[in-house]
Amino acid sequence: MKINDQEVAFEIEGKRYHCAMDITMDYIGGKWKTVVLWYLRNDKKRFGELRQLIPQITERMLSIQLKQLEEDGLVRREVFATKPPLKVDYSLTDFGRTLLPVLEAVAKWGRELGHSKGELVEIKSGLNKG
Amino acid sequence: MKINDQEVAFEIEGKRYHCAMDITMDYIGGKWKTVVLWYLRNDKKRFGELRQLIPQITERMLSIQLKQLEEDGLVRREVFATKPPLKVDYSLTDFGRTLLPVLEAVAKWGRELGHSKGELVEIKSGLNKG
DNA sequence: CAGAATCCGACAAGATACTG
DNA sequence: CAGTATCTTGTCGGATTCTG
Repeated sequence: MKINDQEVAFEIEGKRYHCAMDITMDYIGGKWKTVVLWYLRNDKKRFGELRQLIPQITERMLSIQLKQLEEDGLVRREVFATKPPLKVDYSLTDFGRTLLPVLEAVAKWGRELGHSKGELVEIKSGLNKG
Repeated sequence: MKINDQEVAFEIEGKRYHCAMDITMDYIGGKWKTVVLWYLRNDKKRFGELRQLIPQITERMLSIQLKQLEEDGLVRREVFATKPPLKVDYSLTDFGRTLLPVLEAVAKWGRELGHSKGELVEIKSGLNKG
């Protein structure tokens, strides 16, 4: 990366990265993005479906993550304004699909660690909202 | 993940995770861990070597990352107390090596995006310390 | 050489309440 | 149904200084 007095970097849409890991982690880093992308890997999902699939996420965080994923071109948002009850679908774009091998590797590693070292725990919760 | 009123989670060494992505990202998440692991993928490196390989990182952050990676069992720290000038080697453990497929996937995706969308930029810097 | 200690700002993320 | 708005807390990471 360093050539004498000069360093080399990549710029993608105004953002500067210093190596390949950097780039990828900027797209999928953080606590939620991989999880959201994972649940979109097969088919489109609605906002409420994602909420139920990821009980720990708040509406606020889900909203923010989806918006960022959309801005990054990984996720497509489709609105069907039927009546007052809105219908919004989220799905992976083709660009988002290029991430699938990465997501699969990440999921596989976690899954295997969970099986070898993890203990299964059950959490009772009367309703989702404690 | 949700079964009626109950949620299921994994516990690994006291930490609770709700899905596989969650587990992996806890180990390699953040701005630096993937980069550090990446530079250790082939051979052991000394603290100063890593600093030079990752010019953007501060000593503080490198120190913190290495300590966490060691606590997580991904990296091994070897000290050779020769004289006042310490010599410390960092290398991947066998457990750390299990991450290599993940790291390779992450690196590959970033590399390809860099090639297709990125612009190469050169950054002049008289010394590393601006 | 290889860190540790301290301080601090920025942002990530949680809790709660409200809306078109 | 699919979000916003507001407030608060927590953590990440940068800058600087010091040490065995």
